[in-house]
Amino acid sequence: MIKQYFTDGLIQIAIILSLLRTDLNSILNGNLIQYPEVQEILLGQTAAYIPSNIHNQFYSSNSLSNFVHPKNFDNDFNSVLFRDLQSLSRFAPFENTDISAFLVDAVSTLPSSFAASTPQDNTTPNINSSASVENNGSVELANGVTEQFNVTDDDTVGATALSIPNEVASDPSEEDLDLIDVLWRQDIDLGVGKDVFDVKLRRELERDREIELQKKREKQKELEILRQKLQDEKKNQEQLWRTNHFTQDGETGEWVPLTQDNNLLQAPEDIALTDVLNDAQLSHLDENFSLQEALDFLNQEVGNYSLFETNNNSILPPQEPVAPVIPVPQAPPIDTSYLNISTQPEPYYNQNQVVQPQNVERHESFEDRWQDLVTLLELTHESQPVDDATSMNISSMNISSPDSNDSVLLQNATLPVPPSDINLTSIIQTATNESGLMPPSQDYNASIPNTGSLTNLDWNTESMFLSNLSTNINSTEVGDLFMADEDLDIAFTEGLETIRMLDDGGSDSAISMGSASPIQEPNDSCGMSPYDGVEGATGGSDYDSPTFSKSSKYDGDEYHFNFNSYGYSRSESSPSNFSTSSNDTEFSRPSGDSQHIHHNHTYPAPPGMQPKEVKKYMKSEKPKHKGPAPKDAKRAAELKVPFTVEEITESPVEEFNEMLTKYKLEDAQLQLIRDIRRRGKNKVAAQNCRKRKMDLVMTVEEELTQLKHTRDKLINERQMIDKQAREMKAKFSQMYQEIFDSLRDEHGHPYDPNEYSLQQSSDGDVFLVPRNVSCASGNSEDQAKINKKRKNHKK
DNA sequence: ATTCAATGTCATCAA
DNA sequence: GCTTGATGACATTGA
Repeated sequence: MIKQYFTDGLIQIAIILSLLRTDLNSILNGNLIQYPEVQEILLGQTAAYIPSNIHNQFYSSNSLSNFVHPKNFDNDFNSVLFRDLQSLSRFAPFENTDISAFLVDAVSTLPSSFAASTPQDNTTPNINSSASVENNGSVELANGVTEQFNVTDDDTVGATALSIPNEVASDPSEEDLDLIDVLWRQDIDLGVGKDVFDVKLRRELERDREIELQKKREKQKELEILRQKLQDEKKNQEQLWRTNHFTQDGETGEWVPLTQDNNLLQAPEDIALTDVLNDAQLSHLDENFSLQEALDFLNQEVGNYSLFETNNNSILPPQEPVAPVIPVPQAPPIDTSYLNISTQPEPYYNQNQVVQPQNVERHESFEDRWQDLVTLLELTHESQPVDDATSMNISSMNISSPDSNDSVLLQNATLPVPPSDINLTSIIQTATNESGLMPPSQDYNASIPNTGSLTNLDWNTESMFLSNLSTNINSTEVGDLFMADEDLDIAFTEGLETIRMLDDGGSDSAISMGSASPIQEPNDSCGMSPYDGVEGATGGSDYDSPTFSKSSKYDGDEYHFNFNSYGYSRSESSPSNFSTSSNDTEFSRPSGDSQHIHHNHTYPAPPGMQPKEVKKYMKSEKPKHKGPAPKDAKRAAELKVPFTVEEITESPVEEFNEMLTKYKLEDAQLQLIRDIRRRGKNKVAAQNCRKRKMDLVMTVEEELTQLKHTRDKLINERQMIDKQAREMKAKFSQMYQEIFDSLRDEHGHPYDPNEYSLQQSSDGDVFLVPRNVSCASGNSEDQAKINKKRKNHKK
């Protein structure tokens, strides 16, 4: 009698198990089970109750604080923005949840200890407060093969326990074993391995998997190191070749070819393209990314360039008349034998087992290169309509192809996607539309070892999406495209505010604007140090106003100065470097050409400068002569000062003092000389100061723009995640209801949902727990009230 | 005549 | 104490 009773119970449990294990995909349409919480509920690996993993992971201060620009000059200012951004992460997808069954505060010790308890172990302590498990107090489902119960005398007290450990506690009959086997086979047919039911076995498998993963990680690290070495070698070869075939102009920094062989020369754009391609190859050796794919990609993306592959794998735009550019040596063909290092895809990769965290490093370099390419091509795809989802999608797919290891898109292409899965394309499109580009994503499922037993979880769909949330933050370079007008206004307003703040900042704002900024400037002129004009220029600055050259309207004076430039040329050793044509050459040159020449003679135009502004700067080719500098010259002449203004101004202290001692000067003369010197110095200082301020303003505005863009993206992504969370909750409710409705007590009556609830531990065990004690913590009185019921399943 | 951007100058502080 | 650089404030200049 009892045996029959337990057999029935076992059947019911197994059926419920089957329901739980196999129906999820269809019930959830496959798209909701990708959340870690759901995963862990299903797999029972870790605590499923950790709230909102997603947001902790992607919206925590880690990701955002890492984004803080090191060049940040005003923490308060940006902290406001960051608070604003971070506030977006404060949403809880499970608030006001009406599902009480799945979010059990599971104590990890519960399943094992409980399941391992012997039938005699009636004194097993209450381990799980929420589940209020008593050995004979509740029904444990799953993870078991054999029955282990402890029947109390009174069934009305609900004293039936179904604890099913993997250790055989009692001898099952042949009949039972057959039944169990049948059920197993059923589950295995449905994709459930035996290990699912065996805690020990499962943990052993997990351990094995961890060890395996560890090995793979180490292997990957070695590969990464090797790749880095090869990159360095490549650079060295490049440099060596360059130095062998070219000589660098010490003054301009330009590379001048030693030979007239023009075939060796290549436009800078070509170099950049080649670089990008080489880098793409280099960065993704193990992803079967061929050069042809890169070419295809570039051909699709770059309409302006008709690319073809040359013998040495370089890319040239032959059909376009290349603008006269300063030749830049092309790197020799690099030994690409290393490309064979791992042309095979990593086994784990396609198996969706794990993705190494080292992707981050690799993806940075490629992302930089990619952004270089984007900048180089002037973001041609930015001109595409934002709402052109199809084209953008294609674009992003293409873009991601060179980076298949990092790109989830390509990876997804190899993965089984549940037929009724989440709308992948919509996510892709959305994410693409968000970013314009699909940046290489750090795969997310590295932390989620797939047991591979239950479902073909298409984790990457979600990880792609979620990882984009984080990585996009670092690739907001294309942000302006998607910025709403109102945000632009806001940005502008706040930019003005920033300026005001800067002005109010006092003299403490003397912040080096050097090349510390990782932000890629659209124009390299801003990438240089603002002091470059002072330290490295050879004169000819736009600011060299008092040149007193022939063109000067003060030329009529009797003064001709040897020191024609005292603008930015502080180096007294090269006074003859002054060139009135410097301005001409600089300003008449197309601005784009200066990109490859990190040698700026000019007062750099702000990167975002409009043509009108450039024109303004160009207008000032002829230095204006404002202020009393000529007056100084006149007055110096009147006082018969034996020095020129520029001699006075430019000379270093020692020389200046020597000058003064050489001549016997009157006090008036000395005073004038000192004034001239002070004014001259201060004039340059003021120029530098203004230049720095302008740079600072521009930088801040760019940062602001990027932050705005990031904020917008986060808002959109939050909305999407909210929506998905709502959908998931609804699905859970539905699933819960179905399961609960299918349960019957020993009398065949359904359970009252007001009195009972389903709860699941982290180990996957499902408990039917009376509600009134479900929240009690070890209260023996409450525990006594627990009605142990068996689950019946009539479906 | 007015406005505005660019530039120069002065005063002040800090190194 | 002097020099120099930085910078806010104001003045000047020219379009």
